[in-house]
Amino acid sequence: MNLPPLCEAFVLHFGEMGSRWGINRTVGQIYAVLFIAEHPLCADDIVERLGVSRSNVSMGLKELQSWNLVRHRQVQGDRREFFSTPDDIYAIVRTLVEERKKREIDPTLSMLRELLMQAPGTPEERHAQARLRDMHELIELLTNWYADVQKLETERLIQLLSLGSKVVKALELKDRLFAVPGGKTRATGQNN
Amino acid sequence: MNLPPLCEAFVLHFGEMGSRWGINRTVGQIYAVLFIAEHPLCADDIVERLGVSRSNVSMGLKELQSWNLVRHRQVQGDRREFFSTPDDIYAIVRTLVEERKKREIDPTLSMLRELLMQAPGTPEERHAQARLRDMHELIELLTNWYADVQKLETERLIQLLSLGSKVVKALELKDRLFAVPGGKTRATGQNN
DNA sequence: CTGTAAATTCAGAAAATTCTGAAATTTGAG
DNA sequence: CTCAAATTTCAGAATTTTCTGAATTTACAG
Repeated sequence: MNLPPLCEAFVLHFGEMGSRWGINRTVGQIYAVLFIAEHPLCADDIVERLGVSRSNVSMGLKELQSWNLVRHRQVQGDRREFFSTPDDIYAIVRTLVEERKKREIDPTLSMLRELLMQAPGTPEERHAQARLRDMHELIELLTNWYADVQKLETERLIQLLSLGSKVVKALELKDRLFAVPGGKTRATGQNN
Repeated sequence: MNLPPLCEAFVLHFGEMGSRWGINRTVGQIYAVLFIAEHPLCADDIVERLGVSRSNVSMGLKELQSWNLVRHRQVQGDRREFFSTPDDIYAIVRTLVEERKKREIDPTLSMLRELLMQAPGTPEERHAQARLRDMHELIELLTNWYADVQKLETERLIQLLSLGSKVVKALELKDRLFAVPGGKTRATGQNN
């Protein structure tokens, strides 16, 4: 690996983590190299830095592009393609979540819905469906939360996340202020 | 695989998803079988249902136990061990997040902090550090949010998630109500 | 203690994934 | 069109991961 020590340490760790998340180590390393690069890199730059074969880099980049995680650009008067990652790390995370949702969460929700439609033939299946219903409900809660929160501009999103659970107190306060005598107001999805 | 069709479909899908998340397919299937089971199962029950070797099940259960994802129990007058998953799916997700954080996020944060302490030797390293700083900041934001929100009781957590981005509006309202003439109040971590 | 059922370990087999080099294809300048 | 640089493809090699059966260990009833 032909990188300054600091970069190498990051690239190695990132590759390792990638492989724990179902991403091939080399693909993770390619991403890491692009992420910390000062300028867009061409495939041969990556070959040089990681010391893997050209074809491996080609396949890795193809994979990363299919995830929308890297962009390629033509440089005027140069036939090569140059690759880079977005500067905005929030944009990167949004893409990552979006793609994983599309590939993993959505098919899982379909599967769960389909199995929940079936008439259970045995008590065993009936019980399994009850568990699947719990799982479906939880995944829906989380994906709906994400779908909603994902619409916020980054600055707002940061504000919201920074608050953490403090919003609960803020909402309690708000509820108290707007409490209608004779009618309970609760912090639910029905609220404004 | 010796399971009713509905259960088999779920177990297969779950194993498949597991393998996309860095979990061995069979371990995912073992978990799925336990998750939908009506009663705790012993290792041989799992062997029978999945049609894999006894030793494979033994290793898979060990793995799941190291993740705190299954519990085992002795049945009076029976030498075998019986395994199950918690009934509360929220508890399951909390464990899952906790364990992944411990194994993946925490080491990544350490790595980032360590590399950010180093004096950059080249402009290339200096730029890499800037990127690492962004990544560190984002991961801290997310983990702090989780650390905070994770303390809430499940019911409160559900309320919070159900609200989604609506809290932002609620907070704007609150801010407006408490706006001190002559001083701007913003919805940041400094609040409340 | 003895015998037996259950659980674990682990070396090697089997399977799956990743990687490479050679060949084929694409691209664009001249 | 021609040529050469860049890129992609893909069959098989290399590597890694997963799985199994046999041997070992553990646990406990009698």
